[in-house]
Amino acid sequence: MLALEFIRKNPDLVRRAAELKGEPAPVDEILRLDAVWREHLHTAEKIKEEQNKLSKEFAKTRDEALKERLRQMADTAKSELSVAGAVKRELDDLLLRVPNVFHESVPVGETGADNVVAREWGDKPDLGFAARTHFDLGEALGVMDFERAARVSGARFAFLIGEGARLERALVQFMLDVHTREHGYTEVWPPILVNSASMVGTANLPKFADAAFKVEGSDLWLIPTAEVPVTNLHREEILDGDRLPLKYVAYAPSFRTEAGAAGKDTRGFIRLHQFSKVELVKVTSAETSLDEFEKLTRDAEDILQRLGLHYRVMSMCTGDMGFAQYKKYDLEAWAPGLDRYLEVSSCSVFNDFQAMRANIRYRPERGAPPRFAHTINGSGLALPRTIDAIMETYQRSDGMINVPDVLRPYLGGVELIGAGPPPFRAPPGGL
RNA sequence: GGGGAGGUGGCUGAGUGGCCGAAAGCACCCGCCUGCUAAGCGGGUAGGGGGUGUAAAGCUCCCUCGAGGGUUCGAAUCCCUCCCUUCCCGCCA
Repeated sequence: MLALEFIRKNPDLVRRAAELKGEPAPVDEILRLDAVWREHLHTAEKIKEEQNKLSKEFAKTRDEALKERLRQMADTAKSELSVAGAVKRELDDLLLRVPNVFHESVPVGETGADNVVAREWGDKPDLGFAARTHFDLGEALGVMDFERAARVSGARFAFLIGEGARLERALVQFMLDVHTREHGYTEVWPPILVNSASMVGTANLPKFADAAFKVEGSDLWLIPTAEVPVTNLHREEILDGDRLPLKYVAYAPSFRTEAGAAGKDTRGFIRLHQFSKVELVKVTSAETSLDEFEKLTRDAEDILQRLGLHYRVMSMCTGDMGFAQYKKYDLEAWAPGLDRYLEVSSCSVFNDFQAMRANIRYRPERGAPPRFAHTINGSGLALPRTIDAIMETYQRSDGMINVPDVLRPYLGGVELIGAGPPPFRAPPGGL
């Protein structure tokens, strides 16, 4: 969230940022409630001040007339405070609905078409034959199964089978190893269910409740990303400044309702209700956050480079970057079969927007007052689309798939997917 | 799920109605002392918010002892609800 004081002092800036992000921002209502809240609070505090003084006097004198007056003062103070509290709750709720401002380097624009290519790596591969899609290849090889997944769970679910499942596991191990051993991240295995306060902390609530799955009958949500539990790891804490930046990497499944995405990317292993992701999270200071953000993005890119996948880095425009982000890059890997780029990572810096919600602070030095931390996160990487890009990039004309060199040790030396016997036969007559 | 104990500052922990935003210890900071180090001596160190300052500082007030209510002139302390931790029993991968 933005600080109330910041909105008081920069209402026009906040309004303009929201407008460029295409988000509503109840700035006027906030300023109005702020004035009302402070008025009642001030009244209540003045009464309390007097009451506290007289109450001490009463302790000595035991004057019954004074007691009666104090009783009335307590009543008045309580009712004023209760009005102030109600207004403040309304105010706080509105504050949670004001979008973050953005960095000056963010391109101004409305849709994905206005995003800017920041850089590219590698080239589109020349396969020498007509590229097939990952779902075509995957089903033919028996390593992906969408029909059975639909029967077991529904649309937007998938089975990975045999070498497909093993490829996913290998990728997770590979990514975790690179990030922990070479990029200096600490591995975290987080809870997959989190409470509402945590969802508010990362700004998934209150605005985006319909994007996540809620557990019936309890205050728990299936995480839409490991960003939620890992960022909230330090909720309500004051960290030592000299411990920053904290760098975490977490593998976890992510769950999304994909509400509003009906009909989009319905085909293939692309937009699922459940998917795996290796997530990078940093908690750092204001001075270092933009630099750490760039480094985190490079850490995610490093995985794509080692896998030998052509990709580009998109600098997201104001209208496409999201409610909470201060700046955001998407990493898009090339998928030759689909003949388009797939978003395999989204890297964002939030400044203190999340930290204020989650109350994550740090002390710059001993004795100094605490300051809100800055949070950063990015996928490093999301599994399904990385698998898609690998399958489509490394496919052979016979429909089998070469395993990228760096993954071979993680697949027990397997160099070619599809060379062995298929995992199982389709039942007679199909499904 | 049932029963017991408990949640106090960066940490340990005392505090059962006003002298308590809080003893003591640890840690840390400043100063003194001191060949060096250690020890010793003195002082300091919670968070949030309002008002007043152009701002910083300062001054001042209010709130906060897990959270929310209640009793009371007055609550860390008494009562209720909830959350969490821990122990015993039950169940269980």
